[in-house]
Amino acid sequence: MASARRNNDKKDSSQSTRKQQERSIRTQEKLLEAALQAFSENGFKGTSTRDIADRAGVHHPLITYHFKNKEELWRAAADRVFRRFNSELLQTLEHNSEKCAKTRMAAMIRAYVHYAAKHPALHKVIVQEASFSSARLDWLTKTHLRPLFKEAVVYIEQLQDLGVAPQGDPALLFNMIRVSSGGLLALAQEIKSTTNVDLDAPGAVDALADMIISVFLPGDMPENMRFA
Amino acid sequence: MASARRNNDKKDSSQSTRKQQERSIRTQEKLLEAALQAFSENGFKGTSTRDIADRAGVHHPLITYHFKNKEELWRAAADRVFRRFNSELLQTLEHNSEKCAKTRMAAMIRAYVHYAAKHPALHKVIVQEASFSSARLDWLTKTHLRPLFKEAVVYIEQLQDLGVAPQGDPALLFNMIRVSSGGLLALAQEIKSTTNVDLDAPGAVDALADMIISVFLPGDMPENMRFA
DNA sequence: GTCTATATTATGATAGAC
DNA sequence: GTCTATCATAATATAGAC
Repeated sequence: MASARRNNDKKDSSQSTRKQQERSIRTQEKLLEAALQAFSENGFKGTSTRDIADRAGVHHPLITYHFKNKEELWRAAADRVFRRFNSELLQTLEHNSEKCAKTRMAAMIRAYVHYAAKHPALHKVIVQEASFSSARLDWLTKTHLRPLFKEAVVYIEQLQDLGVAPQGDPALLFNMIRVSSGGLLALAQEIKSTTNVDLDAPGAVDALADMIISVFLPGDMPENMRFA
Repeated sequence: MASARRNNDKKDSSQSTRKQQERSIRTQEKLLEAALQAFSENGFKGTSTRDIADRAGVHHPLITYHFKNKEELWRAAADRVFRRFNSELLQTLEHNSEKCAKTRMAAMIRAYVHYAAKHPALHKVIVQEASFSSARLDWLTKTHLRPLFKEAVVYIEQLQDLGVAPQGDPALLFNMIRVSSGGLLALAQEIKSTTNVDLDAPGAVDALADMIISVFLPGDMPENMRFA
């Protein structure tokens, strides 16, 4: 019986190899998903690798096998969300390349709010790491945050020049928009029980996006530039 | 020599008792301060009682002695900041009772921003607990957050009726103001390294307060109500 | 009121069987 | 690629000396 598998060695081994690779990838996916969730809830120190393994439904030594250690797992999990978030934003930018500056920024805010609603961990992992200097925060800042924010601030500046966004330090304004989106959605559960605002309700996320847009982009575009 | 202290038993014992009480209180203060700091940085699970004791410069069994356990220490530490914050807000409210609604709200925002700048833990402990339901979050919500927020939303609503604040769900608007203040200041370190906004610089906190006021309270009070 | 010593459990990481 | 067993360390909490 065992020899039956041995007989067709080559074919069988390549098949089982592929199956193993598929399983390996799925295990990694499950671990990354569970890790992001756990780290966002309890921070790096507060999260045990056993907890992550339990959430993923795998045995904890597999973390060492697939990711070497806790630190590398954190990095891989963070990298994954921020990459996906980035490509989502880029897509939105491309889809709105023909639109006017205000419409384009409004679309970006909408995309951000929707992503943050679906993945509150995006903001939470930052908060978890932002209280003290660490190699993790440095990496996150350099790899994902700074490039993204730098670009965003340029857009804000343009909108201020056009009279669409309120005056003042554009970087400060950007951060206000950012925390009003991601920071607020990270508190969804608390907000529901303190102020009865249910951000899980249908349309609630859009209402938040509308509000952010009306507050932070109150002005109209100059007439000659309303080309969309 | 030892008998010299014994001779004046009553007086000596009452003196040393008071001294001991004073020391006890100072120990508790140090522990509460250290606990708030540690919990805000690493969350409840991520904080060890040894870490707290080390920060406070006391031996860790003293936590059990003074606060029974980690959970009670958390509660005492959280209760302390939120009580102080509350009385600070009440004071601001009293000092501005004669002013018009917009001026009063502006003063409240300024007070909040300054408090959050000095005590970023105020917002951080909420974020740390808000990701999952816990007895701690329930207690925090019921004891401090809900009463405070409920009152705040009423003020916002009035300002919306007066045309000073933007339209939309007042509770949502309140939460936007809240995260733009406390949530943004909790990220001060990250913001400094991502967007070069140094909120520790002199005047920076006032600039933030001004910006929040101009964005969230853009309208003027009706002429007949500008009594201040 | 404070300290040392310790019981008990949880954690990160690894070794080695399968 | 996965599992069990295990080691060293660190955690919460307590007991008992001072």
